[in-house]
Amino acid sequence: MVRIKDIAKEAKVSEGTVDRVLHNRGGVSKTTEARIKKIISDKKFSINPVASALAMKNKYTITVLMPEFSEEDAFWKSPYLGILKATNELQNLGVTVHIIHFNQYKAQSYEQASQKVYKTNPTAVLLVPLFRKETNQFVQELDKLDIPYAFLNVNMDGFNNLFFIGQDSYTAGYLAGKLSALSLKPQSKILLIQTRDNIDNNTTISKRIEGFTSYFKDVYSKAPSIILKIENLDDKKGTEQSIRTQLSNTPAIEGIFVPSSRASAIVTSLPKTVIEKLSIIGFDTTPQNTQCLKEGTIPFLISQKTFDQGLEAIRLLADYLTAKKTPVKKVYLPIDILTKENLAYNEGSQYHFEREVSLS
Amino acid sequence: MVRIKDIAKEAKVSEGTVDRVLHNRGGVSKTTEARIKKIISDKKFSINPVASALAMKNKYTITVLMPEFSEEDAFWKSPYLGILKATNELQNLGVTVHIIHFNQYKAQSYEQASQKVYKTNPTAVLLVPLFRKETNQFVQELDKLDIPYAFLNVNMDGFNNLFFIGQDSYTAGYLAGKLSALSLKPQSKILLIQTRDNIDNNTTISKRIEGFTSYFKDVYSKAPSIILKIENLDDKKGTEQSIRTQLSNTPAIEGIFVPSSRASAIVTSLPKTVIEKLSIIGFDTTPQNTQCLKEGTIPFLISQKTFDQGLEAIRLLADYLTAKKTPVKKVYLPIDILTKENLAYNEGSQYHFEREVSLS
DNA sequence: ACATTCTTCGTGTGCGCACACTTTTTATGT
DNA sequence: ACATAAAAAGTGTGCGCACACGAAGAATGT
Repeated sequence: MVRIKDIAKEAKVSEGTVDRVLHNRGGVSKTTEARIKKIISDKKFSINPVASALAMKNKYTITVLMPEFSEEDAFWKSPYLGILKATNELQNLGVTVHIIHFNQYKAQSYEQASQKVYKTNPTAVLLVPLFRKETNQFVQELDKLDIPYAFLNVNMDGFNNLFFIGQDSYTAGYLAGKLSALSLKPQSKILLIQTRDNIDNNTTISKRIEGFTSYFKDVYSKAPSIILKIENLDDKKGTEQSIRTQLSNTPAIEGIFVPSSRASAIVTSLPKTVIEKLSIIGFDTTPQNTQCLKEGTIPFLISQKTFDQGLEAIRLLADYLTAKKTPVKKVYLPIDILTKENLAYNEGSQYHFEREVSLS
Repeated sequence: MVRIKDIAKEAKVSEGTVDRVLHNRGGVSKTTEARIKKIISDKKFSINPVASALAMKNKYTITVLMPEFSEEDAFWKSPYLGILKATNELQNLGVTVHIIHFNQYKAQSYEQASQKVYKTNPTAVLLVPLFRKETNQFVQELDKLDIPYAFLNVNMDGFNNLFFIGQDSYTAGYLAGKLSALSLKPQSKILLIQTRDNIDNNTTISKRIEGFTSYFKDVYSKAPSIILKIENLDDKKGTEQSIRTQLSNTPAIEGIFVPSSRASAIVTSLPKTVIEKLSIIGFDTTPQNTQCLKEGTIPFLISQKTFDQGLEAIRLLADYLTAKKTPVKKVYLPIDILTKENLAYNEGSQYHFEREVSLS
């Protein structure tokens, strides 16, 4: 192990001088700086993050800007837990994490929350960029202040973000197409459920749809699906009505594709006798969805591994801050296929962590 | 943050005394020990692993006993890389990792390697217990020396191991049954390939077979499969011969289940025209298997996530040693379903790590 | 009564680094 | 030539913990 002391002795300077070049503090003549830098790279020295963390005591602050969650709308709970786990791991390494929530349906809430970020004096920011215009503004300020930032779960191109971590939605949709086709006859039709908020601003969902239809184009050279627009999935009566109409219009429909995380809403809107004849494919392991998986009303779910998204995002940012490790630009986590059988094992790490924190 | 100093002040003793009870060094009267312990749990104090690591400088040594690997037989490369990644993470935390390889087909090699373990003076041991008798002997000595140990990938009951990390083979087999059934007609038959070394000592494979047949019993109330014993899968001519005979004897066979990691050997033994009509399900992402997945000759593979097994195993052991966090007895990693579409993303973390280490 | 051993506890140093403070060296102005 | 400022480099302290060492008191033996 090479220490600062060793570098200093070799360069015939004091440890303080080596420290100055390591942190670009200035006040070192060009000649000695060059000499020290050469020795550092020759000896492959790198700062011992453990000793560094001990000496600095909370130098780094990561602030997270993400949607809030509730019992009924629990999608963002899972990344939150992942972030919490990473926070626990890193608290001794001098990394503090602040979390600021916003209402995912209101751009104004997002904007207000983003203003609170500054008050935490962040060294780096992790955010879910749900609104383009507001993100643009926020991120410009971050760029100006030289605060690095990364995108979680939702990607948005054209920014100077350190990385994006999430899923390749197109491929996930493509895979959903394959899974649908698997349990259906070639001539079957599939109903694609679109809700209002899918249509414009949510790129994740539109890319899933794109991938889904591409699969059928690639394999069967045809569009497989009939698109049904449903305004409000929480209105069970209306939902049932719409779907029943569609089913009687087109008897060839044997499957339903739900590109959002609300597949369970379809299941609970329809009577069992109808559901039994349909193969429903959806996304994400919300409690309601996993319940359907267990009951057998949904054969497959595709998971985004949002717990790991949160966990890894913070780990990567911390690595970047403490050890100057630059991550890859796009971190795509596995596209998990969940069934009744493998469900229990897929959420293992989140489950264990939840137990752990609830005990204390 | 609570420090030893704070505990000491509260208990009106010196830091040294607190240190003694923290490490069970003895030499503390029962009354003060109880008092200190109470304060520790009241204030929820736990040792700062960062400061601890700095002060101790390589106190912990984890020795790994695992099979060697080669280009052709690369199964154990992936857990090896996972272990390496964990080693990199932990080197500054005072944890050193030694790896000792053995020939997985020779009990004697295993025994010899296990003897070498002692020379590394391990604080904890991670091993792949492939041979029962030899494991029994080895582990008895570890128990005597009070060295904790954990099992990787292969489980063996009846021992005092800290934990087992791997896959629930029964459920993985069960899921394989479901996936097979999915692409087959109900009346189809499936060929189950058994090789010699599957038969007796390999519990992983026999449990997979058990789960597989259970699925068909549960759903169709019948045994689905015809068992074919093949001595040597590397003998392509012989393999082809055996399978062809079986196929003409039982034309209803439309699928092949390979409970080992050698599914690709079946694919390469048979001509394309034969393969096309068969649905082959296998395990593990060896380079040969993933190649078949990409080509489309195998529709599904079930992954054990061996990279994560190695990575998590070392992390858990290190957590146990440095922070006294006792892990759960059985750590089951996700049972991943791999297809052509999601393959690329499933091996992401291993891929990135491999690139990283090859650059330096 | 005193020496000896054992039990119980306090003290001091260093791990590698960050950073404030101080000192020495060099450049600049008159 | 000298004073002064600016640049360059050295010194010291503390982060929280582990562990060796030593000190004080109690128990035991002669």
